[in-house]
Order: sequence, then structure tokens, then C-alpha cells
Amino acid sequence: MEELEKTYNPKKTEEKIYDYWEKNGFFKADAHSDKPSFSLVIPPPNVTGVLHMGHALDGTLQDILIRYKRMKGFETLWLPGTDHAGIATQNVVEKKLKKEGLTRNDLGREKFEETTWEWANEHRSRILNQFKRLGASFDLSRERFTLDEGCSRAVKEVFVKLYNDGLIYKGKYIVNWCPRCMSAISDIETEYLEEKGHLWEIAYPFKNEFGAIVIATTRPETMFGDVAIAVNPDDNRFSHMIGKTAVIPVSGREIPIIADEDVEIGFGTGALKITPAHDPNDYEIGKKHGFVPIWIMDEDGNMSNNAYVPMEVKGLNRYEAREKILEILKLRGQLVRARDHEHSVGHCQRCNSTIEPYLSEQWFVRMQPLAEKPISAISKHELNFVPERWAKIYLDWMANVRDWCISRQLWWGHRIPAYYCADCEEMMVAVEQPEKCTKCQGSNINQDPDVLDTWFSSALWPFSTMGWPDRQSPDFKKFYPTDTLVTGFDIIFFWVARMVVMGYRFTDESPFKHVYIHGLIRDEKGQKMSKSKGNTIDPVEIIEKYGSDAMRFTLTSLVTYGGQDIKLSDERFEYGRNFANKIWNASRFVLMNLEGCDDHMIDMSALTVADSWILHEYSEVSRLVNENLENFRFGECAHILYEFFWNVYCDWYVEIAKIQLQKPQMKLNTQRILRLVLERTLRLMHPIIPHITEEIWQLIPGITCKGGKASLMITEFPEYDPSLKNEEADRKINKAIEIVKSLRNIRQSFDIPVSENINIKIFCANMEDREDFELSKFYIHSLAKVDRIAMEYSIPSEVPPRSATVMVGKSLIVVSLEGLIDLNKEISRQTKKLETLEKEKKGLQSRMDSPRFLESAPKEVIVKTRERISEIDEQSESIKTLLKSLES
RNA sequence: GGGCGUUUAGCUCAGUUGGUAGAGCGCUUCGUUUACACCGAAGAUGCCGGGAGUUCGAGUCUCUCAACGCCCACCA
Repeated sequence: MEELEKTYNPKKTEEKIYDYWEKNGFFKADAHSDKPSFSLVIPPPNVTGVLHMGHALDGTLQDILIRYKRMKGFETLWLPGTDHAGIATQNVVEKKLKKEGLTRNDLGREKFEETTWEWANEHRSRILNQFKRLGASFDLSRERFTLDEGCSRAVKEVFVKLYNDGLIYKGKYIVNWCPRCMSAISDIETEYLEEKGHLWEIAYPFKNEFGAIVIATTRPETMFGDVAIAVNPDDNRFSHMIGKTAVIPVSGREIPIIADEDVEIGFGTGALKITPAHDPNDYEIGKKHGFVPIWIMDEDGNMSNNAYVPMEVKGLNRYEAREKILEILKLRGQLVRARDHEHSVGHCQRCNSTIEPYLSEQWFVRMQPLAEKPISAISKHELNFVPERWAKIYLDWMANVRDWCISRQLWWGHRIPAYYCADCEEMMVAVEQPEKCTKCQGSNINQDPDVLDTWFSSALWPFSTMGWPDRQSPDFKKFYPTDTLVTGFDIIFFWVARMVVMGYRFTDESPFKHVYIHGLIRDEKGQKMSKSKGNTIDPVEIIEKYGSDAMRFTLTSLVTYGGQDIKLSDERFEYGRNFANKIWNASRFVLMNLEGCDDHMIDMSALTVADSWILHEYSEVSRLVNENLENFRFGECAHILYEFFWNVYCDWYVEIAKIQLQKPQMKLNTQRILRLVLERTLRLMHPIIPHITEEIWQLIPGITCKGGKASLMITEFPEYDPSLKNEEADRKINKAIEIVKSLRNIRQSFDIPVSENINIKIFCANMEDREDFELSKFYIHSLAKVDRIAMEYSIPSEVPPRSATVMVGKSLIVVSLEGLIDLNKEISRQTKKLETLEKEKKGLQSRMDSPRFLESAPKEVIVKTRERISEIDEQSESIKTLLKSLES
């Protein structure tokens, strides 16, 4: 066999292995298979995006699930794809155009869309190729894009159906308007930030009489759009002013002073200016009183050029306008005062511009009627959040859900399938563009210029990618609904909730049974990673430096059941890299020692106690890994495998195997066990670290799977095998380990070099110990470098002089240290031990002394406590005797 | 204004039927015995945020306080 490198080199392995899997079609799902199905859809990354750590985590967890289920015998589909990301993509392309000195208007809509398509097609594969570096076993033959033909068909179908059912409507409402994107955005795309602003008090003089009413506003630039001033009817400071007419400063327009109970008496001056076109509350009040809104700002955030806006501020942007107005008011003495005022201001999630509340005509989805089934889904357990607490967040949102503004004034996206007759203004909503007006038969028909919110198509993702609206499509029949959605909590409202809504509406079931919510990746200081902060860790760089498996293992190990955020730093990946290297080297050892080994199974009648023990340990691990994966406990799983492989298999069994391999009668079976446990453990680890496990697995001689040797990823995942359980072997080996550790401790304490052999005497306290130690003598010799082991079958009344002792259970181990022992060292060692024991006993004894403990505690706890006390007593006794003889 | 999360070893964090605390890194001391120095061996380190309660017994359950973080909500 060719010599393996001393250090694992992921670069040589990972790409090769991935190609092997892909070429063999192992990721392909068969919609006609008889096997039960298990499917996932990827949360489609933005087509503009590059792989970040959040994707790496999300992708790793999905891959673990899909690989696990595949090995478990399910027909698995992990469907990959990307999102057209409306605003984000349009922004990127517009920026690119700007560099060439162009705007989208220079190109025109058609040409712009064409350019964006080109750009998107170029980038579609980029991020998915990066997912491949992760080892993602998704089925690329089913790759989808939210704007592709199938998804577009689904979008139109859904829109038309919802419209016909009265669940989509068009109307004039105050929306969140981003003056930079020049589009409406939805409520949840608006991020509110606390900002320090001012509350300005401005005097509006009365018409035809002395005096003025002083209003308070944070946004003086909107004053030219005022239609009234409102005061609370119970506010007697103002009651005499109700019904009077006030005059807007500068512009001179006259507005009435009205009463409305929504005005808070204690806030500001108690008088509120009403600007229906530019403020959501004012819009409501304005509507109540029948005022006609007045627009004074354009879609780009600049002051309008209409008659309501005075010359002085026409065309200024909103911030310049504010400054200018304040300056003028000050000069005229109408700025009564300015107060500091902290308030929250909405920002565009995409570009961070301050949003404008803006009255405009938009399309909405009526959400409330659609929320019923998604709400009951939780109590019916049709939809389960992991961890469960997210269900509450989801339910709160659903219960208070507001209508969803779905139209965007962009060019990149699904164009709204509404058509207008240019002759009679009739509106028609249809999947296909009508040729003639349904009302006037005119053929002059234009499509609505707006596109849909990106999340509208994302909401259909689990079924639009499976052939819906064709319910007979093989994929839809076999793989819908999906099993689990793996994602971060940041898109529960944006995406998860809306998918559930659409799933119930159009397929009558939840699109997934489980939603697994993991934490967010943060930097080492706990800050969100972002390009602008420059604190990102690039997964591709990590893969280059440490290997994909190292990254996957580290990330997985950091996942907690509660879904805590994960703080990352570059160095943390050493954990996974070191583990991969350990696996590599242990495997190297096994492979180097398989010479002469046959292909047969283990001879179960010829097991040594250590053999039985490692099989027992392995069976426990296989049970735990299965249990934990079933319950989405990924981190736990990684820890169990790490601990077993490193601290059990490598630290102890491999060391023991080195001894057994020297014995001709044990050699063959030991080889078989080394190989079997390695091979099975590779299977257990494969979902987390697929590349290295596959690479090694391919190198193991004498291993075959169904239909010949093909791939680890299509072997069966090990199930718990209770027949391997062996508590007795477990007890025996653990005792031996305790002895070995104690002897090593003594060596260290007395500076005895490894080169120097020691002799020991074991005084057995009982028959069980006697048998156990008799069996493990064989291992103790080598593992603790002991020359002679003498067995005594009673506890001595006096400890031999010039020796170090240690208790294992109730038995006594004596190391004769002729000439080596430093008496004082031993005395202090034993004294310390005695102190620890006595401290422990004190605690236990106080429990036993309490009659209520004896009454109420369960029997096994009492028995355990009593046993421990008796053990401590015996150990203390021995140590006391020992100390006496040492001190004399 | 409501809700949620976090507070455990120097650092990052585990710890689900309540039985006196664990890991990785770091630290100390040995060590190249034929898988591995991305290694091995031995070791030190904790009033489990403060207070109160339930209980024989609380890191774990209840209440309360504090600090930090996040989410939601129409504060002109």
C-alpha cells in the first residue's frame, strides 16, 4: 500500500472526492423511487451574493441532514437554487451602469432587464459553486431560480388566484417609500433606528386676528402639505381655537383647526399638524375628517415643484428643505423653540436611506384571512419549530399580521400580471396578457409597470420548484411537502411565515414539517459580520486554509440546541482541522497494521475484554448519534463523535491494540476490530465531515457495500446494536484505566522517567476486583510501563515502606519505589488526597444525618450516597495508616 | 411600551425527567515509547450574575433585581 502523508491534506482530497460523488450521480433524486422520501429546499441565496459564514453553517446543517437520511435509506432530494433578489440585484446592476456613466433610464426597461438577466445568469452558478466547496450534496440537475420560467408561472398563477379570491387588492395607502430605491418597501423591510432629532415648535398665526397656534413637529419640511391642525377636544388650552383658521407660514395657505381625540394632550405643544400625504397617522386622521391629501414631496425625496411649495424650497432635497425652512421661520420669529428629541426613524433595509411615509397606489395581499391555517398548524403539530420558542414569535406575528405591500417600483422582478385598457381604463388581472379589453374590446393594452416584492416568489419556493401548479408532477408528488427548513431567525417573517401562508393556501398543507432555526454567525466580539465593518470571515478562505471538513466540523460543534449565536474567529477552525488530522493519523495506524488481515467479520467468541469494551463503547455512540441527529442536536453529535474517536478509540483502544497485535492469537481479531470500529465510526461521522471519511473509507481494504465498493455516502448508517452492549467489560476496562492513570500520576509526581520500569503490588479488596485486575494485568504492564505486578488477595494492615500508594475503589495499589521515593512528597500528596476525601464526606454525611433526606430521597440515591461514604471511609483509613508509617 | 435571549474555569461556551459542575483554547510540569507536536502524559483553575422562595437536595423549578444583547409596537 502506498504510504499516506503524515498530515492530512484536504486540498488533495476534497475536490477529488466531490467530483467522484457528482460523477456517480449520488446526489440525484429519483422521483419514481419506492423508498420513503426526505426532501429539503435550500433557502435560495441572493444571486448577487457570495458565500458567507451564515450560508456555510446553514448549508452544513442541511447537508448533515440529507446525508444522514440518504444513508438511512430515504430517497433524498436537496434542491438548490438562487433568488433573483429584486432590489439588491437592480442596485448592483445600476451601480455598474453608473460606472459607465449610464442610468437605467438611458437603457430603457427592456434593455435594462436584458442586461440584468445577463448579469444574473453569469452569477447564478457562482454561489452554488461555492456551496460545492462545502461538500453540499444537493441535486444540481434540479437547480432553480426564482425568476425562471417555472417559478414565474407559479407566481402569476398565485397572483391571479389571490386576486380573484379578493385577497389581493390595489389601493392608495401610506407606504414606506425609499427615495433612493424609488420604490415602496414592505413594513418588515423597514428598519427602525433610534435617532437624535429635534422637536420644533412652530407658530401658525390665526387668520384675520392676532395670536397663533403653536404646533410641534419633527419634520417641518412637510408643513406645506398640512391640511389642518388638530387638538384634543378635552384640551382646554385649545378649546377656544377649535373652528378657527390658521395660516401656514411662508406658503400662506389657510387650514382649519379641528378636534380629534387621537391627539395626545401631553405630547409636544398639544397641537398636531396634519399632513395626510406624508405621515401614516396624519393620513388616518385626515381620512376621518375627509381632507384631501396634498403632496409636497416627490418620489426622489425632493420638494415638489407644485403650487403648494413656496419658491424658497422648491426642488431642494428633504434635508436642505428642512434647514431652509427653519432658517426662514427663525427670521420671521415663528420658530418658537427647538427641543432635542430622540425618536425612531425608519430606514430602508437594502440601502439604509431614511424612508418616507408616502401616500401612493400599491398592491397588497390581505394577510389576515390567510393566517388562520398557519396559526392552527402549530397546535396541530403540522408545523414544528426547533427550538420551540420560535413558534411563539411566529404566532405573535401571524396573529397580528398586517397587509403585505407587494408592489415595487422596480424593473427587475416578476411583473404584476395586471393589464389596463388604454381606451376605457378597465383593469384585467390574468395569467396571460389579454389581447382585447374585456369591457370595450379595445386592443390598446398595457401591463402594470410594477414588479412584485422578491419575497413573493420566495414564498412559493417549496412548491414552485417542484412543478406546481402541476400537481401531477413527479417531484411534487414524491418530494412535496419537504421535511425540514433550515434557516436563521432573521427571516422568520420575511420568508418562513409567508411560505407557510402560501403553502396552506395553494397546497393545503404546510410546506415543511420542521423549521430548524439556528443562531447567527457573529465575529469574535459578538458583532454581526458585514462587509462594511470589515469583520467577515470568508468560508472559501477558511476552506483553503483548514479544509472544508475542518470548517464543517467546527461550525457543527458550535451549534447549540438553544440556537445561540455563534462567535467566530479564524483560530476556532483549528479545532476541526486538528480533529481531521487525528482521524487521518489514527486511520493511518490502522491501515498500516492491517497486513495479513482477512475480509471476515469479527470472531465474537474470541474477544478480549478490551475488544468487548470498545464494541460496547461504539454501540453506545451509534445510539447517541442516531438519537441526537433525529432531534436536531447537531453540536451534541459532533462532541460525542469527537470524544469517542479521540479519547476512547485513539487514546485507549488503539494503545491497547498495539499490545494485542503483538500476540499472535489475538492479532487477527484485533485487526478486524480496529478496522470495523474505524469503518463504522467513519460512517457515523460522514454526514458532518464527508470528504475525509470518504477518502479513508476508500482506502480500507476488505470493505464492501451493496453492489460492490462504491462510496461511503451510500452505505447504511449504523443503527444501535444492543447485542454489543457489555457493561461488565466496560467496568473492567474503566478500572484498568483508573489504575493506569493513577500510576502515571505517581510517575509524574516522583519524576520517574518512562524509561524506568516500576513494580507494583495490588491488594484486592474483594473477589470482583480480584477477577477484574487479573484480567487487566496484561494491559497495565504496557500502558503504565510496569515490570512486575504482584497480586495480594487481602488488604494489608500495614503499608510497605518506601512506596507510593493509590486506592482504586476499595483496593490498594502499591508502587515500590526503592530508593526513589521522596517521603515528604508522598506525605503531602496523600495529605492532600485525604483532605479532598474528607471534604467530600462532610457533604455527604450531612445529607445522611438529615432524617428528612432519608425519608424523601429516592432509594437509589440513598444507597449510592451510603456506598460512596463507605468507600471514602476505607480510602481514608488506608491513607491514615499510610501516613502514620510514612511519618515514623 | 411589550416580548425574547444571555449572565457557569483566564477566554469561547456545553450542561431537558432537580442528586454537589464539563469541553475546546490558554496556563503549569514532563515527554520525541515504530499513527499523529495539527501529538502524548500528568496537573491547576469555578460562593454556576445578586437576592428571596419551593425542596431532604437547585447551575437546573418559581419570584425578584441588575447588566448586556436582540425582536416587535402608529410616539407628531
